[in-house]
Amino acid sequence: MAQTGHRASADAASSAAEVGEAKTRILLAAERLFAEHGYSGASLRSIMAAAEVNTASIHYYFRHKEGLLRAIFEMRVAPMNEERQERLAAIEQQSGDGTPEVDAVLRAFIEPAIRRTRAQGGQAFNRISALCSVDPDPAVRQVVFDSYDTVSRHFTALLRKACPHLTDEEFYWRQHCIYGSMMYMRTDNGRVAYLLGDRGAGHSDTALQQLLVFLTAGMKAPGDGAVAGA
Amino acid sequence: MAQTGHRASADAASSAAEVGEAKTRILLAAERLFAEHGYSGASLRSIMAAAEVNTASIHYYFRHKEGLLRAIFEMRVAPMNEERQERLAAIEQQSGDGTPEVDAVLRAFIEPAIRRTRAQGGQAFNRISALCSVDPDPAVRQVVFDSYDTVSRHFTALLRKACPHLTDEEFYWRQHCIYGSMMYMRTDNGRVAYLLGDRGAGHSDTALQQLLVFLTAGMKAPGDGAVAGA
DNA sequence: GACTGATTAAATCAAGTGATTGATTTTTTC
DNA sequence: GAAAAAATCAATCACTTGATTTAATCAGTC
Repeated sequence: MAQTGHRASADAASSAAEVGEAKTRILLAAERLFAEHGYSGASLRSIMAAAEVNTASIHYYFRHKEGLLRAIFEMRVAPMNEERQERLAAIEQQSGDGTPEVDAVLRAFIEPAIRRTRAQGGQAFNRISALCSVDPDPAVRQVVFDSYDTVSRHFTALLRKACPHLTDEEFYWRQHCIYGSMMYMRTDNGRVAYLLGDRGAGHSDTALQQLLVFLTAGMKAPGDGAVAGA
Repeated sequence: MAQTGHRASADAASSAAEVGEAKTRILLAAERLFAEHGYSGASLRSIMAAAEVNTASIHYYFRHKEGLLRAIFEMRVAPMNEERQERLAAIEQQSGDGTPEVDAVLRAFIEPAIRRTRAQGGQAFNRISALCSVDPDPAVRQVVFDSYDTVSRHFTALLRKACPHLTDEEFYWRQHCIYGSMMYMRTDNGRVAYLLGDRGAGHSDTALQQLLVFLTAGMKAPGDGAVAGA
């Protein structure tokens, strides 16, 4: 009776049903393992084992491995995109034809992402997102791309309007810094922590706060004014 | 006669000898393929094929795949570390007990890396370094770590001295931004370029320049002063 | 109580992985 | 020019990968 394992109808199924059906179990297990070992590093077999389902189930529900990844992204990104869009739209409306505030735009884009770190599975997905955004496999990056593209363009456009002091080229490179900073913070495998000793432990609001301060200052820094046409 | 291929003693060997011996050929081919497909994404077979050597050669010269990666890092990082150390030491000596300039410290650390993008194979290695620094496999990250650790600690210590206005926690998180920005810029798979259209084409000094401006402003931004003990 | 469509199970495929072997060739050294 | 060392070769090992196939099971409905 105390045995877990096959014939999962009474015991295992009940505790599993709390989490969800097989499909949900797969999604959650995959999310955890992708976060831990990366997309290519986590095999379907390991995922199936963790989800306690048969090897064929994944192809039944998601067709292929990439479909599984896509499903994870859709599950997590959709609500975040909604929040981002709302906040960006609010800023847009508020600023009208004027130049919006840099830090407001940044916060509208970043906060919804970092905040979700605390949600159930949020930390795992944050890491997946970060890892996949620099994955060497174009197909993987495409998944990230498809998920974020629309809102990212909105964000970029608004941020551009908030930075009239920069040329396009300057703006371009500084955006690298934004994405890089976000990406690195979401990845976090403890390298910086090591270099500094264990003084930087309190992952929480401070991370978001410092990220925003840093990026705002970086974007607000005056440009050469002599680089390109503007 | 015009055939390339096996029995590589006359033709192929001569043109290969210009590049170097088999060992060097392997290193260069591996560097290119690691940069393109990542460490785990590039198989030894594909590397061997590109280097036109036998499958066993790699184990003969480098023992295992990780040994090959290590060799690449040693080949590229050693001279860069030397330059970084010299420049950091120069700043240290110059500033004495006072607080060094933030942008000088940053430049001493970053310029030697970015500059090498233009050198032979530099672009490839830059990408390898960036990818491996966030690789999910701890063994891969360890290679990066071992290569950069000593100098990174030196850099961190000096930068810390240049930022007395920050608490440890603030400094910690802002360092994330530095590494992230560098990492993302060195990775570059064209995501930002797409979002902005093709206006940001001129990869060159502007990248370094904007990176430095951005990071300097970010580090110099005042801290709360109310976060931790300082 | 059989039928139907959805789900799960077990077994297996073809391809690719890093690594190793033992023999052979090439180069060096005396 | 023989002995020793360095380098190269073809063949293969044991294993993992994503994907597929075929058969069994289950619910719900008429």
